[in-house]
Amino acid sequence: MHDVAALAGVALATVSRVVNGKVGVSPAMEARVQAAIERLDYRRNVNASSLRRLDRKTATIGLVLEDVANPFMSALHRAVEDCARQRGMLVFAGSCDEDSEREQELISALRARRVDGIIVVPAGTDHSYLLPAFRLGTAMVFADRRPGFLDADSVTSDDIGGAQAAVAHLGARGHRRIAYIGASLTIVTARDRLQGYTDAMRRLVAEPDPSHVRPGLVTMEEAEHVVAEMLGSPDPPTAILSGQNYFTIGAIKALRAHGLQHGVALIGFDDFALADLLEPAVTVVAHDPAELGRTAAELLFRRLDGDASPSQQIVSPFAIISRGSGEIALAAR
Amino acid sequence: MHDVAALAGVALATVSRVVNGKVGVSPAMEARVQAAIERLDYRRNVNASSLRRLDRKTATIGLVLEDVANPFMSALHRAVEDCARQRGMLVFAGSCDEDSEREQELISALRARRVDGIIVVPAGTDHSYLLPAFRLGTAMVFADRRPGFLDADSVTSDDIGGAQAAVAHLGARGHRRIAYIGASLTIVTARDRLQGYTDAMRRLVAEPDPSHVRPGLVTMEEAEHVVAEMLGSPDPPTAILSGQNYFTIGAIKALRAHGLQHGVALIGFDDFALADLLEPAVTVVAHDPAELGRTAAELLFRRLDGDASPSQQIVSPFAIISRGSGEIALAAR
DNA sequence: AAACCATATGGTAACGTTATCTTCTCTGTC
DNA sequence: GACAGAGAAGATAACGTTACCATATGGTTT
Repeated sequence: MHDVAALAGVALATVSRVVNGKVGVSPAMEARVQAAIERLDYRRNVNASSLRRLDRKTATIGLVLEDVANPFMSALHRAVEDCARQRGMLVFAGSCDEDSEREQELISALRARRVDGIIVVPAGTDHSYLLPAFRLGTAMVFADRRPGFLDADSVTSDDIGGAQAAVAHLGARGHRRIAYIGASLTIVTARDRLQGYTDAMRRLVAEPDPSHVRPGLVTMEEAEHVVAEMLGSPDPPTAILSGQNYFTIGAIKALRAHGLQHGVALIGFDDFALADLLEPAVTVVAHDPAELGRTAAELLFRRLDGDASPSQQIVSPFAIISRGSGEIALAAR
Repeated sequence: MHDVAALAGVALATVSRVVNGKVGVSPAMEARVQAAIERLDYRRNVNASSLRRLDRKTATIGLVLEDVANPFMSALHRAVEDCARQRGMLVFAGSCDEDSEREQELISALRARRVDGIIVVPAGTDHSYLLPAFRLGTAMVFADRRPGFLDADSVTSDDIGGAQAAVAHLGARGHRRIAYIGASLTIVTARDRLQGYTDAMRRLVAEPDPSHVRPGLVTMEEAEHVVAEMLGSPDPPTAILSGQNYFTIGAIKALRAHGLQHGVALIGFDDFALADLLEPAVTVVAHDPAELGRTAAELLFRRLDGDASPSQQIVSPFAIISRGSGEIALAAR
């Protein structure tokens, strides 16, 4: 900036005015400064600028995901990016792999860079550690999963309702022995899905067989192994509800290995690419990650614009997409 | 920091020393300052710090992708993130959707935030506009695609070799009428793949039928439509080489619509999830996006550590993963 | 012609840090 | 007991900006 001012023969303040498009600069002067800016390939230092500016905004937001490479998360990421772009903001992205310590590290690193706001798909269950950050004015929105022990904005999916609907869907096709496989119960979505499953089973179907209820899974391979085990047991399930996209794939592999992909019904949580091209095509309880991301971003930006109303908990609806695997009826004996 | 100093009853400089783990602070003093830091939930402002520090590093890198939600790109993203994390760096991610103007905007925004380095999957063909940035010392590494008109580090895949090998693979199974579908030739990878295809066709198979060579595609739907058109023509191809993962899916849909998924051979560029679960399973020319990302990040960090040796062009090898669709032999007439 | 105003530009302090210089307080040595 | 030297802490300028105040210029009003 100093060099630009020298080259144009003006004061620093004038360059600043031109850079920020302020009124009260004569056209001749503006042209002169612009020429110098272009000649030197000058670009204002946003960090220094935000340091000095009264609003202290960095035009930067942070996004904490479970894994940037998970398709559900990256679709959410893209939606957030598009909203951010409209406002000229850049997005920091990070993965925490269901590790709450990593979640804290990431949020800490984002705060150290003075991001204007943070959208987080939380890994941990206790977010009271964010209370000071909140009071210091960092805007924060929780996406896909509610925060724990913290009153904050959130945009989540109706997981309980989705699981209930899936069980009802299977029950209506005659299934009584419906299994559930899902992630660790430290994840609130997994807890909700299990709860919806259990509720609906008791209400509409039958008390679930404990050996058919397997939360706490982590990898696709684990899911495959667990389903294989169930299928090999004396009283195998006739239908499976999978609580996560990767586990759905694992279940499909196990079913195929047993030649049962057309014999056992399957509904998976979260849609995934090519679900419609598999044989049978996979029925899913779908949540729209892009909508989740967009809504979270809009909520965040409203806060950045000064909205200080009470925290909002938005729950977006689910849809069961019937493709075949979930419509396999119980075989008559 | 001012508040911390006041609470601990010390000078700013001492707080700075503690925050930066500098030697020459008595243990008692350090404990006192740490206590104040924790009580106030103080976090040093990395932006202000980098402004003042002599190295002027922000511990931040930028990553410009085609689309953060494309699985190939997000796998690369994750690998970059993991490398960055080891060094305590945060990653800005952005999508440019094959739009070179957006590429320039993104890089400009990253530079304005004084990122230490940028990894870019370029959309444009002319990168001479980056020359000033280069001279001003922004480290930059091109990933997946070479830069145009700029001497810079790059980590790319052997696209020509991959396409040649794929054609040879199909030719060895008797195919003579092999089609190619791919992206716009403004993308260097698409250009290379087409060149490899053309070379190998002429050398090993036969002069390609012009109506079977269709670069310039953008969407999956377009690919599906183009393949459907070819299959309905009087002289349809007996094998297809697809230059991109989305186009491969489009081709599969068209083949299925014609009931030809077991009659026409198909090899796709870039591996994708569930390729092994489709029927037939899909043979691909695979490049490892994670390795691409890791190598690019390592190269970038070496530059940040002061390596000023001539620019490197790393080409990573490909692998043909035979799964079935590429091994369909020409039917005897 | 004096007074006033609006508009354009310049000068400077401050944002939250760190590098560097300075000051102070102990040691230990002869 | 005087003095050097090491070690710990404080004081302060500067990083690249912008907010704010001061000043200059030219034109209008009375």
